[in-house]
Amino acid sequence: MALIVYNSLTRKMEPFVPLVEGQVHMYVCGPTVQDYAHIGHAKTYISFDTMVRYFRHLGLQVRYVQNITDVGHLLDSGEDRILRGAARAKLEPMELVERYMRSYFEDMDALGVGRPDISPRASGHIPEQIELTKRLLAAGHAYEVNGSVYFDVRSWPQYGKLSGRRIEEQEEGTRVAVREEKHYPEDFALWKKAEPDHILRWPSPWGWGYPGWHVECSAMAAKYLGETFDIHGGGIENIFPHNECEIAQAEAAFGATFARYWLLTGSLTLDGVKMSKSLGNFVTIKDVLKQHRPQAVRFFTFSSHYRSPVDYSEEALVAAQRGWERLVGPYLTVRERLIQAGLPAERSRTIEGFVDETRGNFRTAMDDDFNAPAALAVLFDFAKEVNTLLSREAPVGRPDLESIESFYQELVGDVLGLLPHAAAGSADREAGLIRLLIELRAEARQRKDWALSDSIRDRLAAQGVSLEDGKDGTIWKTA
RNA sequence: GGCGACGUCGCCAAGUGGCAAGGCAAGGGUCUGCAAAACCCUCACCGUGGGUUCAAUUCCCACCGUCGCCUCCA
Repeated sequence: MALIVYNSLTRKMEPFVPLVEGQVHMYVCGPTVQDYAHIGHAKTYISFDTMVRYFRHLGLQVRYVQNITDVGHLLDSGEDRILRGAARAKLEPMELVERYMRSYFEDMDALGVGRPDISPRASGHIPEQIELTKRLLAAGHAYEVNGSVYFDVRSWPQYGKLSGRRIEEQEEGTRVAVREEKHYPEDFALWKKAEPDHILRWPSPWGWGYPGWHVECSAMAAKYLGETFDIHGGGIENIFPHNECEIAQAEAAFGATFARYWLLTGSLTLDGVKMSKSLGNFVTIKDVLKQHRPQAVRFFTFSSHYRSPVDYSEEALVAAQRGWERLVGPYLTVRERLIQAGLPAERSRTIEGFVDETRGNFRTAMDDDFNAPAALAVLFDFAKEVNTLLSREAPVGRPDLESIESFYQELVGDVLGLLPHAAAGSADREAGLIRLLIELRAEARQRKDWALSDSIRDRLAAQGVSLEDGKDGTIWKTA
């Protein structure tokens, strides 16, 4: 395994060596399902999806767990985000959660983000969270006050090891509003007592209440991946306090290393400012997909490294769309060529060699902390070579076309998820009809009936199908 | 105020101690009935000032600027 990753825990590039050879256990912080997912979520989850795809490409077995936060996420006012949303929409809290969770999966499906192997919900793991809290109490790392339980940060000297913060430094901070019942400002809630109007509540050894936000990740990761597992992912903005608290809880409770590698993605900004709930400046995935194809969003994500901050703009997405078209162009052409009969049957040594070389370069790029932009550059070089090859006089043989096609399917398709979805069912019929029109147009062109041939092309264009005439016939593409 | 990241062509962006990938845009050309696509050519000395070195965009220091976190957020 030549894969190197940047581990935020050690702040170094490190060879990635799974705990169990051949297996990757990976946990990524999922969304709080209280609103529609935005383009920042898209960046994060496309990035991790691509890591999973790449691991599988390398032949590793992956268990990918991503939680759904549907309880416990409080506003600074002390209000529960889910409850507030539900009250506003006049819905049951779980009705609200269900709505946005479905919407989230819809969006991810549309973006070609593979479903996690397990999508545990916080509300479905209350006993596990209570159990973890009990352990921490027993170990002396937590205390109970008035039916709430807090983690005792001062009992855990390693608190701050991920984010590089020393708790003493925070004391000068202007804003930490000391909650009366906490022993220390940095202590955080493991379990909160439910006030009378708080209807999301469960019974516990400390009375009716609900779990704090951070516990769910520690409890669920441990349950499905073990007390020690390989990768913990998430957005960099959650490094403190969320990720820091996760580590503290889990390691204090289990006495074992929590995640071994921390891979955190850079934030996405909109016009230079981070998109966030509180600022209300967010663009939803659904809105973006009304204007752009999902592959353009993925391409946009890959155009910078996953750890870099990225600024989103309409122009950037248009550029991504163009780039994507260029990248995928040769594949579409090759696919059309393969339909034709009478292709030469010879195999060319040089093409085989070039395909293998490119695959190697692609892996070198991805092995370097999933350097997708560098991987794209490799693929662009390949695309250019293929284009040159296809525009030569001598027709390319079937075996060569097939190896180009499968190269694309393997890397551009399976790993990066950038190929158009395969035609199936009624799409086959549509393709047949378009080819029929192309044939009729070819006959018109033979007769130099430019009026008819241009009319066919224009009217297809109006339907979102563009035609490109080449040496060996006409290629069609959909918008 | 504290912690962290970053500043590379008009825009996006990779990268290395030894003369800087790729994409978008732009200009010129080839091909084409036209168009589109494709192909060829052109297009940067890497924020500023010091230092280390035979040699720095790449290492160190300072400064300027941008962004993230420290409060909910992927």
